[in-house]
Amino acid sequence: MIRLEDVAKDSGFSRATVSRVINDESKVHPETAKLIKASMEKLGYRPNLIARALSSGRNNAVALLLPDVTTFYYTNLIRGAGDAAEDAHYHVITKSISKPNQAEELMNSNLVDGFIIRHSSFSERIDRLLKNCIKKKTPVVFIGKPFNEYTCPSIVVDNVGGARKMAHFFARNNYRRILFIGGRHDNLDSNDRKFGFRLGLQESGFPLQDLVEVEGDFSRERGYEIARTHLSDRSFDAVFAANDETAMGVLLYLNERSIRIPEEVSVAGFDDTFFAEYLWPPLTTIRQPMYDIGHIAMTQVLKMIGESSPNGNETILPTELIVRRSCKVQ
Amino acid sequence: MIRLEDVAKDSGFSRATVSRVINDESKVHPETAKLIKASMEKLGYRPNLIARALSSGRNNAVALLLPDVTTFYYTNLIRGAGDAAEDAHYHVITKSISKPNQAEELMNSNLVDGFIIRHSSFSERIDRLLKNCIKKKTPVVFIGKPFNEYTCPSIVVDNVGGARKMAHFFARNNYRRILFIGGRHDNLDSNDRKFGFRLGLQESGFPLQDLVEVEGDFSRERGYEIARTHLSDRSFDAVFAANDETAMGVLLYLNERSIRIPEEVSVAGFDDTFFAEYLWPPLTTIRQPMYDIGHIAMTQVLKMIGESSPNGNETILPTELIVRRSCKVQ
DNA sequence: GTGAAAGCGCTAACAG
DNA sequence: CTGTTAGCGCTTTCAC
Repeated sequence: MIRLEDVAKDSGFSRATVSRVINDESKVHPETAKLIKASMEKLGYRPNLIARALSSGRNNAVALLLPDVTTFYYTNLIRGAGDAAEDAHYHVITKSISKPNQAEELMNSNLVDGFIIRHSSFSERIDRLLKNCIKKKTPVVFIGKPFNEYTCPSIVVDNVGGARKMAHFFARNNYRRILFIGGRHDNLDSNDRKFGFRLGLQESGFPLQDLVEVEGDFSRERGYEIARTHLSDRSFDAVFAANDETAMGVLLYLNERSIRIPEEVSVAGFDDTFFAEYLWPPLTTIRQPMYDIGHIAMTQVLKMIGESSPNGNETILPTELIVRRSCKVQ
Repeated sequence: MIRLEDVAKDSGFSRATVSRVINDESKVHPETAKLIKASMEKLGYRPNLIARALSSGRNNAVALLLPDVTTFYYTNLIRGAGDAAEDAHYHVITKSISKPNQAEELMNSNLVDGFIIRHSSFSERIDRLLKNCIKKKTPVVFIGKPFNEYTCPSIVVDNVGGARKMAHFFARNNYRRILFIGGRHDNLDSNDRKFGFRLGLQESGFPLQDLVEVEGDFSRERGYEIARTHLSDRSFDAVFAANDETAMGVLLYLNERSIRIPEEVSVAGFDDTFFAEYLWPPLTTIRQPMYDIGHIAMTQVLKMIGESSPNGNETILPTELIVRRSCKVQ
């Protein structure tokens, strides 16, 4: 391993000067810098990031805490965050919050300069993590609806607006018997989507008492199950699932039973995940900008790390209605 | 921040002893350990992992380098690796190899103790990374077919065997006009699958000259495109796509054209990704144990990190035929 | 503009 | 079993 000291010896300058060349060239004579750079090049010097971190207190790493890393749902978010980090030469350590020790260990071990925390429902653990961050003045950005009590920047998508658009679309096409399949009752996204959907229906003059709402869990399996119990007798002519996965399960059931989509039942989802377009029939859904969410969140923490300013604002990202063949259009 | 030294002062023992309690309690008097632990608890001490890494030379982190982190294809692999790492209190830094600087920077900056590298085709960059690892004697495990020249442990799935099973299944059901859609010509997995498929057909007495093979790129879009150019005139009664995504595109095209699956065309894929079961019709495919791949690879590097033994063997994991309704069964 | 020297918080010989 | 003493490789005052 080539150390800073080796470069110093080789170039004839001190470690301090070499360090300066690496970190802030402006404070060093151009000629000196040139010589030192040549030396680094010659020896193939690479800074030891661990040593730098210990010495400087900056780790050039941020943690991205997700409910579950291992789901396709967050892939674009992760990509967005990664791209933003790369530009700043930061590393991203992605962890599932579901693994309790891991996330807290990370927080206590001085491995990262900041956190991005995604949550979809209130949880003690996340609450604790967050309090911890704030206590230590560690920069943290929320992805999702912020918990009331604290102030930290948050990035949210316009769930209400998206579902509202879907409601207007449903109403415009005269769907009469509508089934809404939500996520778990404590899922904040799902609840916002439900709220927006009801709002939109109401605005369109749809009699809300005719809307049937059931609780799901955002899974394909549950979507299938609910379709089985609610759609076999053709008592609905449209279903809005609060996420695409659930809709995927619904489509499977309907296809299995040869219930024609969208002639007999229109189906819509939320997310516009990568497979939505390739389902049969292609799924009408609400697109949310996952890549941007990740990118903006990362940009935000990096800014906070740089400036150490509190900056407690909320960024709301737009959603978009994507109409495909799973919905009957008049 | 509470440091080791604070615990030492508080408990009245030396830093060394406190360190021992943390790392290898066996060498310390039980009573002493108890006192020190109480002190740590009281002060809320958390080891600074950066300092530990610099001092010990071990980082308790391994890098997982994937062609593209941000695809659902690797989610289970990532999960498997993560679970294995967690048990050993290791962190995983997951990076896309496609980002050139990132991966090499990681390798040169002493941030990780070992590497897991997944590749699906030969590339200069991976070759360079690998040579680098070997030169530095950094533990590294391959996921995929090893490049000939080097020896490092590798984990591969039985692509040949899986595709062979599919061929037998095709032959058993008397498919006569078969289309094979591969990945890119240099994709090692795809080529093994093609090889196994041909092998299996041959074994079953299928006249290989009747097999039509086209090159795809593992994408849904390309699958759709190839279906459009090859399946519109019903000149095939079965297609085997070398991955599920391609099959997904094929299904979409056939459904759009109302070509009946499997009555007119049987379709099969490879991977058994999470959506395979939920496509229409549910997709016949070959399951590969992605979770296990990640878990075994991580276990393997951790072992190498512990023992610093070379250990140049190859692990081959089995694949399994999953028959679903996209294929006509006699 | 450059160098000397003091750490960052921890581990790891080496003594005792 | 426990303490002393050097560092790990880098950054960062503080002088010059």
